[in-house]
Amino acid sequence: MEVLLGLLTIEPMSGYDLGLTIRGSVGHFWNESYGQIYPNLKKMAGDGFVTAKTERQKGKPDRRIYSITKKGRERLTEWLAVPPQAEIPRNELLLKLFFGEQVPAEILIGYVERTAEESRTLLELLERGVREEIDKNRHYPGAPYWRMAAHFGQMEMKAHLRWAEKTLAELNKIARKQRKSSETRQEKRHAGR
Amino acid sequence: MEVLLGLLTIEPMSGYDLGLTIRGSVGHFWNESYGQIYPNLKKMAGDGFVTAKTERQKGKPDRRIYSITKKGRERLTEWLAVPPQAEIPRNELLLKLFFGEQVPAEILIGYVERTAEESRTLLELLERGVREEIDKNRHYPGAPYWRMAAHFGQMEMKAHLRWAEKTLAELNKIARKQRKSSETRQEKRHAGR
DNA sequence: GGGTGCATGTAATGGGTTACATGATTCT
DNA sequence: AGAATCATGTAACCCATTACATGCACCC
Repeated sequence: MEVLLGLLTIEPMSGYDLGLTIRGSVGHFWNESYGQIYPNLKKMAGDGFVTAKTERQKGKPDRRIYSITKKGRERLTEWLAVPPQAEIPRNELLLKLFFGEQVPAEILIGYVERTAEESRTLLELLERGVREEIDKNRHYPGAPYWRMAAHFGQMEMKAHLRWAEKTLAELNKIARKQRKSSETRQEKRHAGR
Repeated sequence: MEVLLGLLTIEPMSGYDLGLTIRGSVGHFWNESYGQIYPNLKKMAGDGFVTAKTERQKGKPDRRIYSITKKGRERLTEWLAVPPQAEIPRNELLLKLFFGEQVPAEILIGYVERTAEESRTLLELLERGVREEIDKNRHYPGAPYWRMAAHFGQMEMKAHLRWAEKTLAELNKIARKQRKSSETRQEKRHAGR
């Protein structure tokens, strides 16, 4: 809803462009699907927060270009003045790790390694993004804020990586123990025959 | 859904207890409301994942105590074997910061300070929790995994705190600039009279 | 007397994703 | 020939929170 207004302050865009822009900018901490974008744009046009004009293209389908209105800007600043409420995040990795006792440690090791890799790629992407994307329009007054948001992601990813390292060490210790105890079980079975 | 199964492996509980236990353990990374818990328990009883027996109490309402079945345990380990998929988190603070240009920096400073405070209290809570709650049942085989999950939260909160410090410094710089430019605007207005 | 805790449950409501439909062009 | 990109939109569906209903007991 308000993401759309916010992005339209940068420049008028179509719903399709908004989807792409979201993925390429705020996508790391805020996502909207097209099933959300198009109906919301329509609704906001009805409320007078945005205006739309259709642009013909050859070969390609028509585009509906949306622009934010004065009323829309007011709506945006109103929303910005409301203190953000901390959302309850849902972390499936942590939940599965929490019940990890029920499952061989090797499985958990795979999970942690995978998320570490994801953190690493996202970290690189953010670092590159800050340099390229944001430095490109360094003149834009919003750039410092973009950097702050990106910086948040960088610090978080670094924390995840450090955690993953520590956790992998612990999990490997457990996995070694599990292998050993399964070996002795096998020996006992051998001896029992 | 599966949180309930997981917690029921520790001990049989009522829906009400499950709600309390969730808040006190996995609540930092996974929440379920009662509007979710009660219907799910009923559904899982129908699927044979749990069994229920009613316990009378004097003065207080009856309790329905749920126990996990063998089928339920199988279901849980199956679920644990499915790699967790990274969810798209929604961070309202970052979104508002991203569009921060539209609003005086003082407002953003308040937001960041508030979240820093929240991080600090959660960090303390986690550190205490690890010492007390988890050390209390140190004998329980799940304890190491609980510690890993809690550790994740600790490292993340520390990262948030470091980020908040840096960001507050930057925001204060911007706020000072804004105050200065509003002063000069006032002076000009004076001079113009 | 009124608030709080215990305890279970349902219904309304809202938010969001996924899937589908359409149709031309361009790339492989 | 078939897949992918551009572009908009709707409908079905799922999941989750909130609000409401009930009722006893205990504490201030």
